[in-house]
Amino acid sequence: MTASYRPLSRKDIRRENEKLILEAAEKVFAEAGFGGATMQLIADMAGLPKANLHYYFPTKESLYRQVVQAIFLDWLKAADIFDAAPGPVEGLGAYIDAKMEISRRHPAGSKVWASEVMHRAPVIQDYLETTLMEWTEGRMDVIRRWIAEGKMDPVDPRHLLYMLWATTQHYADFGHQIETLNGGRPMSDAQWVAAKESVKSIILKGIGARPSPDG
Amino acid sequence: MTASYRPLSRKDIRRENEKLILEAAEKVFAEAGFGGATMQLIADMAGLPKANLHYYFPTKESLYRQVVQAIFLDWLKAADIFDAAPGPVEGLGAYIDAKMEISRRHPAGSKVWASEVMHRAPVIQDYLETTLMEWTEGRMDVIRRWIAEGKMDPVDPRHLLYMLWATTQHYADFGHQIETLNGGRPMSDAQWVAAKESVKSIILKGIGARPSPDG
DNA sequence: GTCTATATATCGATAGAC
DNA sequence: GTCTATCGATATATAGAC
Repeated sequence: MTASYRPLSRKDIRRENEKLILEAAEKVFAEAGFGGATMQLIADMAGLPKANLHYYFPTKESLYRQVVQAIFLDWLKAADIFDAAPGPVEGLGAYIDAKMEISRRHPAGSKVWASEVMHRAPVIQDYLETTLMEWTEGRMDVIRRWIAEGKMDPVDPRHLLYMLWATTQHYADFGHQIETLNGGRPMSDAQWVAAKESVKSIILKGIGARPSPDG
Repeated sequence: MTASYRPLSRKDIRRENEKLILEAAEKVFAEAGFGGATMQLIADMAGLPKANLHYYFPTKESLYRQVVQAIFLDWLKAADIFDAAPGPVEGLGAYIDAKMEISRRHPAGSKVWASEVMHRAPVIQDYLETTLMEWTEGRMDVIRRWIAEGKMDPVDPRHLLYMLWATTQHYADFGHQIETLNGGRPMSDAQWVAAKESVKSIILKGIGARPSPDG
């Protein structure tokens, strides 16, 4: 493999350092909360002097805001699968799988979001009122359509969505409790498979989801 | 009504002030997290000078620990209903009702617990490893017995418990998000009834719970 | 048991040399 | 773009008069 040794441009340096800082910040904010996190700890974890953080992100809050925004966008993307599906078995099943996988691979992000919402969303309230509201209304329409088409029981679509969010995110947000109850060991691959199957099985049966005719 | 005007003893004063402080602390810790909470804010909310907090609770952490302990004991008590029930319809139904009612009446406590667990339980890890572990094992045994008796499908009892916790506590921990998606209005009485019914209906049907013969 | 004043530590943020 | 030194604000915690 031949690599080009073009020196890093200012833009490259900026992008790389911002990435380092954002990754470290997500972990620290998840572990300690906004108030408990310190710029010093984030700097240490990113391997940079504290002053450099303020060079790239003017304030602690602006850094935090970018962390939360990134998480929110990831979640919205993971839900595209919802609309294209022919029915609840495929749509909700794939959505549960996708959200469980985020909880497994990206637990810190889920925790930062949970903490932000628990504290009454001081930084991203505007996202709740606009993007999340519109997304939720759209997905409730999809569920209502499935109900009208006889593909599932007439459940309240709002509380079904809450149950999906709660159940899948629980494996990230309460991962430490789950690990403790698992004898102090992280969930194994097989246990994650069992968790996904349990969640999908109970919820899909609970809403009377019927497989699509051409499934 | 005749009241006895015995002057308050030192013990009475202590009990009353500790109660004032603990109630204020629970709210402040829930709203701001441990790191974001300040002794000054707790003192203001309790109507006492800040120095008095340190008279009753030597450190911020000792005050926080008592808040978390109180919540944990409340939750354990709310689950007594589990064992006496003849089957999952009565037992899990009543447990869901009880936990939803706690989420409604006592949301701050649920948030403090969630925050503590999300931050890897720095203060109450011993409770997770002893009391919660034993409680969980006992309740899984109950569920296994119901399965053996043919009263419900052979679901994984551990993931069923996680689903119960996640779904019910979501209405407290993410109450702000739910309120925002409800047009900025808190859930009405009727909406709480609908939420409880949705959760019970989906989960009980999802695990194939069959009513007891003499129910 | 109460309260004002203050000690001590630490945080976010910045100045300024390199 | 980097880094040391430091400012100013604010936090926990305590001392000591009442």
